[in-house]
Amino acid sequence: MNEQEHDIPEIVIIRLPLYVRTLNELKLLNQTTVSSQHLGNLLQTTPAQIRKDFSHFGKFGKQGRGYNIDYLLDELRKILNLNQKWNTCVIGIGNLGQAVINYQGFKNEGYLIKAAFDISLPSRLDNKDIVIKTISDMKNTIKELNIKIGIVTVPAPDAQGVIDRLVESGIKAILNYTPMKPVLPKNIACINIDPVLSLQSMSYYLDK
Amino acid sequence: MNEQEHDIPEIVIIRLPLYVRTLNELKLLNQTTVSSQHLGNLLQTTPAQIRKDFSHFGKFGKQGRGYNIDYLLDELRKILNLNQKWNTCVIGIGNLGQAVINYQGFKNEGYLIKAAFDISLPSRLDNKDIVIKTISDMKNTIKELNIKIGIVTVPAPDAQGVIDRLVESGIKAILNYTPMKPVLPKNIACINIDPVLSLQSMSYYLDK
DNA sequence: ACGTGTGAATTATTTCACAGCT
DNA sequence: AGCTGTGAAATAATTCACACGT
Repeated sequence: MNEQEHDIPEIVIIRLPLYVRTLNELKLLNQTTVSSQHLGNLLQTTPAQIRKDFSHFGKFGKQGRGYNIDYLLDELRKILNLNQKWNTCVIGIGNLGQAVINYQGFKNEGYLIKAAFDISLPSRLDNKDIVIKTISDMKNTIKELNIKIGIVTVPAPDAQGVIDRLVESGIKAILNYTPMKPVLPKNIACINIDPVLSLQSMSYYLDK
Repeated sequence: MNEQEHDIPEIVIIRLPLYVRTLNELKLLNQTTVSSQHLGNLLQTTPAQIRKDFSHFGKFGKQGRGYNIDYLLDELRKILNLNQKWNTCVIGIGNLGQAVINYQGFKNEGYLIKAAFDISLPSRLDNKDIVIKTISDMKNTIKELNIKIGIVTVPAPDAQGVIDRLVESGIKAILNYTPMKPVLPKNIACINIDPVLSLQSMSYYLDK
C-alpha cells in the first residue's frame, strides 16, 4: 500500500503529532537523521510501529541510514496540515475559557484564537488580538474570520446547544472541554478533554 | 470468565467511568432500570460492547429485564474505587494550575485538592482548604496528607523532575497537563492531557 | 552492517448470534 | 417477548522477521 489510497486508522493519525513533536526536539539538538529504533526509544514505543505508521503515507526513510529529520518533519506536517495557521474560537469565557485564551501553547503551534463568545460580554478581558462577542453573533463572526476550529469551555448543560451552532456556523473540528460527548455529524472531528474521567479510570489501579 | 481472574484490558477500564456518568444521569431522571441497548444509544456505542465490558467483572443484569441502575452503579463504583474520597495535589500554580484548583468538577467527584506546590510561594492565592508549599516540601506534605494523585501543571521542561519527585513521594497516579510523556515505573498510572496534540491530529481531517 | 518497508503471524478488540432466564 | 452473558467469528492493531537497498 503506497500513498493514502484508503482510510488511515484514526489511531495512526493520533500518533503522528507525537512524532512531529519529538522530531522537532531532535532538530533543536542539531540532529539531522534518526532511525525508527532511536525514535522509538524516545517515544517509548516500538520501531516496528513507527515504520508501519509511516508506511500508510509513503516511504520517507533510506535503508541503512534511517530518516532525514527535516524531510520527515516536512512530510508529516504536510500530512497533518500543520504548514498553515488555523483560526479558532473559544466559546465560554469563565475560568477555564480564560485559561485557554491565556495559554500560549496554541499560538506557538499555529492555532490562533481569533474570537471568544459568551452569553453576555464580560466587563474586563483585555486582549487586542481577540474579538469578544455574544453567542448570538457566533455564526457571522465565525464565517467572517474564517474560523474552522471551536474550543468549547461552557458548562456541560449548554454544550450541545453551543456545538450545534458551531456546526451550523461551518466549524469543522471541536476541542470539547465539557464533560459530555456531543452528538455530531460524522464529518466533524471532535476530541473530548475530560480530566475527571481520566482520574476515575486511573482510580481503578489505585489500592491494587 | 467470571470475576476479575486476570488483567482487564485498559480500554475497558477507560470506558467504565462513561457508564458511571450516564447511569448517574439516568438516576437523576428517576429511571430505575436500563438495558444495554438503551445505554448504548445514550453513549453512542453498541449494546454488545457494553455487555462484554461488564462481563469482565461479573453478571450485573437480569435476562429479560436489563440492569438495575442503583445496583450497577454501585458495582461499577466499587470496581473503580470511586466509593471513597481521594486526596490530590497540584504542582505548578500558574494560570493552568489555578484554573485546575478553582475547577469544582474534581471535588464533586470526590477528588480533593489538598495541597499545591510551586518553586516559590505566590503572594495571593486565598484558599482555606488547600495547603500551599514549595516544591522542596513536597515529599513530607504528600505523605502527611495521604495524597495519592498528583496533577502536574508545571512548564514542560520541569515536568520530568517534578514527576520523579512525586513518584519518590509515594504518589500512585498522575494527571499530566504537560506536553511531554514522562518516563515512569509501570506501577504508576498516568494520563496525559495535551490539547495541542488533539488539535494537531484533528487538523488531519480539515480541508479534506 | 545498518535499517527501511512490508507481507505474514500474532495478539487484541469488536461484533455476531444465540442459548437460556425472566 | 425481551434482554443478558458468552463462546465463536470477524475485524483491527501490533509485532515479527526478512528481502533488499545504501
